[in-house]
Amino acid sequence: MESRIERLCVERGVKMTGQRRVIARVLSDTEDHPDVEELYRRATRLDSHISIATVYRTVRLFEEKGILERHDFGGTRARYEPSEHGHHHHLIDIETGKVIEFQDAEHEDLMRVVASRLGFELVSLRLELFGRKQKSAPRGRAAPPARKPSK
Amino acid sequence: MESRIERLCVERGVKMTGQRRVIARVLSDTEDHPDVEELYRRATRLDSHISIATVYRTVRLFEEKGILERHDFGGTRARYEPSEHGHHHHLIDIETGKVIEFQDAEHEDLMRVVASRLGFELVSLRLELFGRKQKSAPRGRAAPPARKPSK
DNA sequence: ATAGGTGCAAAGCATTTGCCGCGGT
DNA sequence: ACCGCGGCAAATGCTTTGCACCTAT
Repeated sequence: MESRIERLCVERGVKMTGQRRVIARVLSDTEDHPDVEELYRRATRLDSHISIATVYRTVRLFEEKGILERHDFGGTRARYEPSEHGHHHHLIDIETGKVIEFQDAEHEDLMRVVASRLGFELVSLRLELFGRKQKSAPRGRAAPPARKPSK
Repeated sequence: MESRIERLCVERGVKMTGQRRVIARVLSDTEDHPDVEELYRRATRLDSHISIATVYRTVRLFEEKGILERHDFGGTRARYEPSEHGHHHHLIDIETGKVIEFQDAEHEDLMRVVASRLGFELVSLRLELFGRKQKSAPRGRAAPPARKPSK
């Protein structure tokens, strides 16, 4: 069945192929912010005949078409999410690397004013918070996910 | 004479060498946000016996010591600035790559609240605006579009 | 004296690309 | 049929590192 992202691709005149369909499906099912490596892993799970070069090319194409957004959360590789999640910002858990999304309606307007005051027209902005979980209410400590220290 | 950054290094127990002194001086004179390549260029102008590997190592060391801040303004290489410029954010001119600094006092407090509401303790944040110069030039001398695509 | 810094070239990593056979429209 | 796509491996671009020498403390 045609995935959400695949529909978007067709609308925007992207030629669909087997590999792109698989990647589109993976992305449609995505709730997080995977990097290319992870997308590749998920894609090959559905169809093992996909090379990582294709994932790179596709992710790039989708980004140009405005279907995907690329982020750089301070780690070493770029991470992606479907654009259709609406405008929001990110809070990155510095211990686990997990990303939480949040919105702040007035923020953008405020920044538009700031930019304007400096003589600029605001085109886009990046707002990211880095924090760690509050230890205030220590409940059943679930095992903290191991995570390479970013380096 | 001992440069501002060199003094900082000594305070923080960084062993000073000829190369580090040169790099410290370059950084002390820095008003912009150069990348390693550019720092290397400036450093070798003062003393041609510095290798780019040393610049990379030094910049890394200084960052760990809190003397330098590393930024990634969307380009391909990391860019640096002395920490002692105080807290501020950046507006990047998407046509020229030039970076303008601005402050927004209440912003951080606001973000602390946002983080807290999500159950996180705010450690740091990144706020970057991307914009282009306003063309609505009031009268005569409208500055012609700059075309230098770098820093 | 000696722990640590430096230069050089090679290695590492994420990402891109050349070549060329193959597949979608 | 035709143009673009995908696989593979080689190339790239930034950054790190191994090794052998050198220097600040």
